[in-house]
Amino acid sequence: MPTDPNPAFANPAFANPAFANPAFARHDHSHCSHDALARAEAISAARGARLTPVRRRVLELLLEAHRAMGAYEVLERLAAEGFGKQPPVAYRALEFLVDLGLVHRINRLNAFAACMDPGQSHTPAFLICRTCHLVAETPAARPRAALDASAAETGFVVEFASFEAVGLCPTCAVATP
Amino acid sequence: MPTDPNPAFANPAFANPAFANPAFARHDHSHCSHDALARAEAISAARGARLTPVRRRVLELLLEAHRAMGAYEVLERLAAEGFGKQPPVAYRALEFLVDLGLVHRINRLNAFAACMDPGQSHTPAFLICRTCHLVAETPAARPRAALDASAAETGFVVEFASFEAVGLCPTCAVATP
DNA sequence: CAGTAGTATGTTATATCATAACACGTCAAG
DNA sequence: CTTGACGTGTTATGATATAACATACTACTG
Repeated sequence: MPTDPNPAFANPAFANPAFANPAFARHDHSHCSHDALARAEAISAARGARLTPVRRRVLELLLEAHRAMGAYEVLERLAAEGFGKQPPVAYRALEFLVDLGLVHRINRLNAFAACMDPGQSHTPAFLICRTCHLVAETPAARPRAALDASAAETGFVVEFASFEAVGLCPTCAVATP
Repeated sequence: MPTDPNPAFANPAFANPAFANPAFARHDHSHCSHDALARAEAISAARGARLTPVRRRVLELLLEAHRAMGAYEVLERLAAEGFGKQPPVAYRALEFLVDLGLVHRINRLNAFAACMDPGQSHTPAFLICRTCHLVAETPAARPRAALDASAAETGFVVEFASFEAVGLCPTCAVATP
């Protein structure tokens, strides 16, 4: 079993089964990465798109990080691994992955996070821990429905909505006042 | 009665009383600007803060625009009116107004929009028209409650949430397929 | 298998958004 | 009338993002 490079997961609170969200539960990243990559391949194929080495590697990086990463941070890693060194290399791969729904852009952070459940037609909400910076997705179907209703009262038609919450993850809520 | 410089309001659909949201209803901006400025003065005073000329002017600009403006766009206007010409001039005024809740930052747009209802403890959602770029606020208490509930299931404590929707405003929904 | 159209990757250069650090001015409190 | 807090302005730089173009890969077509 590979060791987990993310020190946040060393916190024993992650072992608590009460924390149902997989992103907050201690777990072996290699499993979720592997599964997500398999789904990514399938989704790409289904769309006639190619999950090339750069693109695949960017997705892997984000899956492993379990947090949002800036484009330039992604780029650094790519450059270190022999890919291109210029911003468009990272931005293009990220754009591709976002278009396929494999990665989400977190506007508040000007950063990108891997989608943990691609393929499902989901309206995700992002839960951003202000302490450890982990980013989790949570279903936003009901917030979305409520927003649609509120908007409809004014005649506005919502086509896309983003939900970004900042707060404390289970672990940090225990440790932080 | 001053003429309305925003061509979007020339559309007859704005006269339709069914469109309850004041931002989408045709109206005289000078009224809402005047009221909002009065409230802004009161809020500043109550906080022991000073609504200086630059700050006041930035708020006016945003109130009149009824849409989100980038910091550099605000800066241009300020410079043209004899205020400072460098970015911090605009960013500082905007930060001040955001801190007081008089202006909101729209992350998706890297831009700022005047709050139409400051002082109320409100969780606003932003409705951004992808065609005419008007930005309206709509109450987000229920989306927020739904999000809090969803987050709570995973043990996450939401401290701040932003809701940004892109779609079509009543006018553009009529005109656009 | 050669030609070619479309797609992908890489580059340079530049645009856009944002803040750090410092100088000077104003003004109320002591 | 000094002093300290705050506000405004500056220069300089950092951080994020895209335009435009050259080269190379892939897959289709004849």
